[in-house]
Amino acid sequence: MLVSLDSVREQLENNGHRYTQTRGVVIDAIAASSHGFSADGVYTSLPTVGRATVYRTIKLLLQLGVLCKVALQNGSPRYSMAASGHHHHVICIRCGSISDFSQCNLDDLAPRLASALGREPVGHRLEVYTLCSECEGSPEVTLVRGGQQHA
Amino acid sequence: MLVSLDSVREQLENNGHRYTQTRGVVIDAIAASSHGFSADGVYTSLPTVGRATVYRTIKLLLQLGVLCKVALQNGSPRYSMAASGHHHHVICIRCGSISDFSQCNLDDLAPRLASALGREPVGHRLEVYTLCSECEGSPEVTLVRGGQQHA
DNA sequence: GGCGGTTTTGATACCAAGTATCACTTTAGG
DNA sequence: CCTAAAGTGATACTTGGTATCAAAACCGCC
Repeated sequence: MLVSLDSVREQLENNGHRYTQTRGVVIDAIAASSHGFSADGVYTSLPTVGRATVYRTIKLLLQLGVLCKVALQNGSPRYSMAASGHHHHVICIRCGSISDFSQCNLDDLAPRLASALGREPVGHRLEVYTLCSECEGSPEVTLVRGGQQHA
Repeated sequence: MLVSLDSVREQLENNGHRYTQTRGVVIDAIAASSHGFSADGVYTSLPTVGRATVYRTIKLLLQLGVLCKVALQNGSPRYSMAASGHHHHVICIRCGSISDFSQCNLDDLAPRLASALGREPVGHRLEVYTLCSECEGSPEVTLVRGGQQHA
């Protein structure tokens, strides 16, 4: 687990939210599959937590910048724990696992966009699709709907 | 109107599809708002055409490469006529109008991604959000749900 | 530990975007 | 003009997510 649960708690509490038992359960589940999960996957994996609460918690964590929302190649939404700072996502087209990249030579993307457009971009979205190393060799089509990867 | 309707017809017929009366109606509507429209907007503007047909036609045109599907900043989907060749989209955060860019200095994006990732990307998605020149001065918030821009 | 105000929760209903089904209509071509 | 194939429309369904609202949990205070 790459993300400190305590820091998530701090994020919540520093912004006037409570770290409730229910949120703890949701956040644990999220942290356990931090490299790409679906809201519905979290919901179905947590029979004690209501659907609305799962979606509300995810929305809250998005607003706090704890999570990123990304799109698989087919457009279906996934979430992942956010790296700090500006970054983008590489998404496996087979298993949906998400990794970040930021320290690559795309650092000057934003200014180049600005000069290409003649106006300041207020935001952008860049997602790269590839086959992850684990999926590269495997012949099976294992794209999941639930949001878990690789068992 | 920037897109030849005849070429759309050719695209369809060269791929074993018919250019029916109904498709003609849908394609006319699309061509008339080619810089960003929603499926539902097309549907509600065409009382003679069924919902399923509108979505099916859009899907077909996507498959043929006649249309692109893009996401507004809030994630809601929009379509636009596709420029030929590899390109990306600039989307106004207020009115949702979509323009293309390709001949900018991002041409080397793909190879740079490849070397940054250590593996070949099989695709990517880049969308840039900005305020279009028409929206820049206007104080009104006019973000539409229907998909039309600027009257 | 109990009280009370605020926040959170869960059930439910709803919305948006899109797909599946299937009987019916168009269409192309002989 | 007839027929098979393609396309259409109504409807129901699915996925992803939000609104509502009463009930429950939470937190500070006494």
